[in-house]
Parts: sequence; structure tokens; C-alpha cells
Amino acid sequence: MTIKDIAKLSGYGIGTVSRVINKQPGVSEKAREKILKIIEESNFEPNGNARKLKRCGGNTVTIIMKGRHNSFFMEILDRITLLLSELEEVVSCQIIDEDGDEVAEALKFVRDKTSKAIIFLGANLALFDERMNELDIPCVVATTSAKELAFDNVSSVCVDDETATMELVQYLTGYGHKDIVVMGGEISDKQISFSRYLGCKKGFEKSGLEFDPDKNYMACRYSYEAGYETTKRLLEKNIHVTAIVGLSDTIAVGAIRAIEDAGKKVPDDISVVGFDGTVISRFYTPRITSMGQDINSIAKRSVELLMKHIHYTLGCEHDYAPHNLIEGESVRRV
Amino acid sequence: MTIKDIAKLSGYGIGTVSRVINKQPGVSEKAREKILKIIEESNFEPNGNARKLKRCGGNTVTIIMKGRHNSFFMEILDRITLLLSELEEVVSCQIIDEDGDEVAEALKFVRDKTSKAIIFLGANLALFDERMNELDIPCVVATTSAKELAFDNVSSVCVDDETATMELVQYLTGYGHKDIVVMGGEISDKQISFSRYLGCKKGFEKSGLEFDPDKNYMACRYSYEAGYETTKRLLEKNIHVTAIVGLSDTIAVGAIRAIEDAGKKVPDDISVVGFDGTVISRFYTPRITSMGQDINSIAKRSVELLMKHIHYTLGCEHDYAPHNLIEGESVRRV
DNA sequence: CTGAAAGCGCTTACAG
DNA sequence: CTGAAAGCGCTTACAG
Repeated sequence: MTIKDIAKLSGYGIGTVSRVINKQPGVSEKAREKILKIIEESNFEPNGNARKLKRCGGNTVTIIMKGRHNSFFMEILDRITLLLSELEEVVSCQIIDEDGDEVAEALKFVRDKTSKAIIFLGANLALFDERMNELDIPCVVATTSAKELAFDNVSSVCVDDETATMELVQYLTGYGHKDIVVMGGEISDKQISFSRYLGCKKGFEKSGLEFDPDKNYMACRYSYEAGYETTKRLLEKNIHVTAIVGLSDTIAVGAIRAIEDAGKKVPDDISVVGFDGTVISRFYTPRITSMGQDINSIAKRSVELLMKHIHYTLGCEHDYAPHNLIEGESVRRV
Repeated sequence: MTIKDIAKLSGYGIGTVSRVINKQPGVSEKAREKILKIIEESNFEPNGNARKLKRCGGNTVTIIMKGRHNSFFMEILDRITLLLSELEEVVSCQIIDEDGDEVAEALKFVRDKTSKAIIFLGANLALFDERMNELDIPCVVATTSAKELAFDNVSSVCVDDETATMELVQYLTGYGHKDIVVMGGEISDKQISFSRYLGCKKGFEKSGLEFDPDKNYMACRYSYEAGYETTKRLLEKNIHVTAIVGLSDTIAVGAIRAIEDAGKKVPDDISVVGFDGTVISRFYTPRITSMGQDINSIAKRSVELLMKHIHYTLGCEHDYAPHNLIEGESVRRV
């Protein structure tokens, strides 16, 4: 069943049928009704590939999500997908490895002419290199700031990671903690982890504590397993620690599990805080105090910015979404 | 940059270029080399939409995942994606609501001619109705058995939910539990929850306990929140319960949280077991005893069956993947 | 308001 | 082994 069949069946030409399908003006009410009826009856759906070929590209909004075990991203993905489908956008999702190359992935979709816009859920800015010249469709990076990139088609939305992390550390020092170890991503100035690292440093310093990277910071992937292993290594060193900052809730969960396995209690022996404010932080035992990222804002603004790009081709914008500390039961005063 | 440009640049015709691109025989080594070199230099990528139009359909394997907060599905998705990309398949993922209509979603991809095959991650068989006539591409349903459907293009892989659930209940009764409440999905004979429900029943009966649906089974969505609320309601009833079976790890987590919030302890006051064997069950405090589904097997067999369909168009198969109990710290003897 | 025709960028018989 | 041509199913000026 093609547009040609519908034309024949309706007695009109394929041009008129096409106009009806695409809700274009310049068709008599009579023709529209008749054609619509026939389309309805025959269950006709235009061939997407032909349309995309003719239109020189698809109209799918592609979401590239980095990391498969990231419930924080999943929660954002959930919101974004919902918002986009309310706008009747066709959305497709690609999930790549935490260490994957999101730009290479995005390029595929551009070359393949299927996507009209891309949302990156997580990003390593180091990968946003000269290949971006080819990536000439609207993009939004969610949860990482793309401000310094200064590409005119790449907007971004994220929380102020530096400030949020600083506040998280200060929260602990406010409870009297001095021996704090922070566990977060590899420190590269092109990654989100770097802002958080700077935030840690500031948090320590503002609280009058010295920040020694070797002592106070441990690189750790954002997973339960990594949080567990890193904490285990820390505990084996047998140094005095009263609080651990996991720069994701997954790390915090792994940390708590490792502490318990070492025969200690959270928060009685060691306090633990997380980052992201994902659902598990509210359902873990003990509830985990976590720096919550405003998932709704991130999703909403990401979609808004993308739509702006798509419809008005304005310059790009870089927004902050709110963060706020969610208190749980995993911190005690020392 | 099109195939025409490559033809001009290389001095050959577009037919020859096309043959080179598609690795078809009947091209001289000389021509192949020259054309390949030019394609390389110009960074040319054939227009996917034109190819798909010509070939009467895309070659994407589409995965339709039901439910956005399902880390069990995410873990399977992870494996399947990996396996498919090792086979150099193009894969795309659609995430729909837990209560969404996966068949309607699949139909979109068929009508749109983008997918060559579909993997359903989770399914409500009630939706697999006469619309399936139109869904005439290879399909695999993962985690739900599609055996009774008897469509010749729909294979399936899942654990033996009935037996697994029975064993889970028996595990508890083996530890002396008699007052057991099971929390699982709505009981409809077209859903996975039904097999598990039957398994419960069997487990009770085989242990010499009466199974009263009103007393021993509570319908509950597969989420932390639902597990929490359902358990809260249960505890408020103030009936004697020594063990709760959550038919997903998320339900079990919610249950534990609710029990703790009621001032009781797991497993001291109430034992809790989960289902799925997801990562969180191993990192929760206490570690949750859970009926593990063999994620690797499910993923591997799903991909194998799909490939069989795609390449040999054999009849469909319905496979069981292994299940095995993972003991944690959430059960005590009574 | 409507239709005939060109053309999007490929693939694939067909003829050489 | 190679090229010219038809055609996949649409959209969109263009002419009427």
C-alpha cells in the first residue's frame, strides 16, 4: 500500500494525497475528507524511508545515554522521553558504555540521516573535538556543562556541580567531620568529575581543612561495585575516617555495604553521603543523605532548549538546574 | 557527498561504487581499491534512508523495553546490546511505560520500515492480538513465555517462573516460615505474574500450607514505592507475618524499608526475599536473598533465537533460562 | 484547488 | 568486470 494506491482509490492525484497526509493547506475539504477516509480504511502509513530521503533527513530526536547502570540517567531519560512524546516528537534511545564515544555514536545518526537532534545524557567533553564540525544538528548535553565548548549548536543543562559538591562537603564539616574521603570519577578537566573535584577542594578549604588529593580523594567509577571496592581498599589502609562522600548514590551504596562488611555501622562509625538523589537513596537502609539533582528541571530545560534550537535556530544556552540536599539517616554528628 | 560524487571522482559508474560499498562480488580488485580509497578520503557514508527505501526496509534490531525503572531489564538490555553489536547489528532501543502498549510501539517500527526484527523486554501477552498479523518480522520476547501465543515469528526466552517462585516459597517454608505474604503483579493469565502466582500456590501447597489469595497474595507494581506502600498496608493490618516474598528485588527493597520504618528488623522480625537477583540485592543492607534469573542466558538465547529467525527463518522456539537462588542475609529460621 | 513530473540517493537486474 | 537505467515511495515546485 503506497500513496499511489491511495491516489487511485480516492480518484485524486498523489500530490493531493501527500498534502493531506502532511496536513498542508491548499486542499478542498471534500478531497481531504475522502482521502482521509480511505487512508483510515486501508490502514495506510506512509513509508518513512521515502519521506526521510525526500526531506533529506529523519525527524527523530535521538538520546545518547552514557552508562548502562546509571539509574540517575534512567530517571532523566524517563522524564525527557515523556516530555518529547507529549510534543509528538519521535524519540529513539541509544545506550552506550560509560567509557564509550558518544560523539562517534552521534555521528552515525547524522551520517545516516535519521536524527534531527541529539540529547547527550552524560558526556566527556574531551570527545567533542573537530568531529563536531560534522555534527551539525541541534544538540543538548544534559548533566554536563558544554559552556566551554562554545559550539553554536550545543546547549547544555546541569546542576552547578562545583557548588553542589562544595555544599555537600560543608554539610559534613558542619556536623563536625574532619577526616573525610571523597570518591568520584577520574579527574580530567573535560569531565564532570573535575567540577566536583574542585567543589570538594573548596568545601574543605572553606571549612578550614586542608585538602590533600592523595589522602582525601579516591578515583572510583560510578557503580556499586566500584564504590564497594574503593571503600574496602580505604578501610584496609586503617586510617582514621569519619565520613565518606560518594559522588554518586551508587558509590555511596557500595561504600555502606563495604563498611558493614568490615563490621562497622553507618552512620555510627562512619557517615556516608551520596550524590544525585536517586530513588534508591530514599529506600536504602539507612536512607542515604544525598545531594539531589533536580531531575525534572534538567529534563524540562533540556527539552526546551532542544526545541528552541529546532524551531528557531537560536544560539545555544547553558543552564543550571537546582540542586538540593536530601537528608537521610546516613550522617551523624561527631 | 553521494555515491554519484564517488563515481565521478573514481572514474567508475555508480553501480560499481554501490557494489564496492556493499561488498558484493563482481568488481575488479583495481576498481575496489580505488573506490575504497576515495570513500575513505572523502569520509563518505551512504545515505541510510535511500538504502532503506530501495531495500524496502531498515536493518535495525529494535528493542522495546517495558518499564523505565526496571534495573533487571536494564541489565539484560546491557547484555543484549553488547551481543548484537558484536554481531555488527544496528540496534535501537525504545523504552515504554510499564503499562504501555508494546505491540502498538512495535507496529510503528514495522510500518515505518526501520526495523528488521524486534526484541520485547517484558510483555503483556494480552496485547499480542490480531495486530500481530501486521507485525510480520522476527520477534523475540525476553523474560515472558510466548509459547501459548503460537505465532510463527515470535520466539521467547524466560526462566520457568512458576517453578522458580515455587522454589522461593519452599525455601522460606524450609526455614520454618508459615505466615508468608507474597507481593507480585496483577494476576492476569496473560502476564508473567500469573505463572509466578501459580508457583506461589504450588509452593504453599507442597509445603502443606493452605494458600489463601486474599491473605497470602497482594498485588503490587514492580517498584520500590509500590513495595513500600504495600508492605506498609500489610503491617498496618497487624496480622502475623514472618516472611514477605517480593516478586522483584525492587518490591523486596521497598518491603524492607517499610519494615524498618515500622520499627522492626529484617530478618530478625520479618524475613524478606526478592526475585531477579539484580545488583542491588547484593549491595543492599541486609543483602537480599533473591531468586536470580540468569541474565546472561536470557540475553544470549534471545539474540541467538533472533539471529536464527533473521537468517534461516526457522519456526520459533521457546526456551527456559536457568534460575538459581542467591542467598543473602534477609532470611532467618523461625 | 489539483495533477503531472522531477528528483531525493541508493540498489539491482540487464546489456554489454 | 562495468555502466546506464529503472525504480523504491515519497515531497514539492510548477503549471494549470
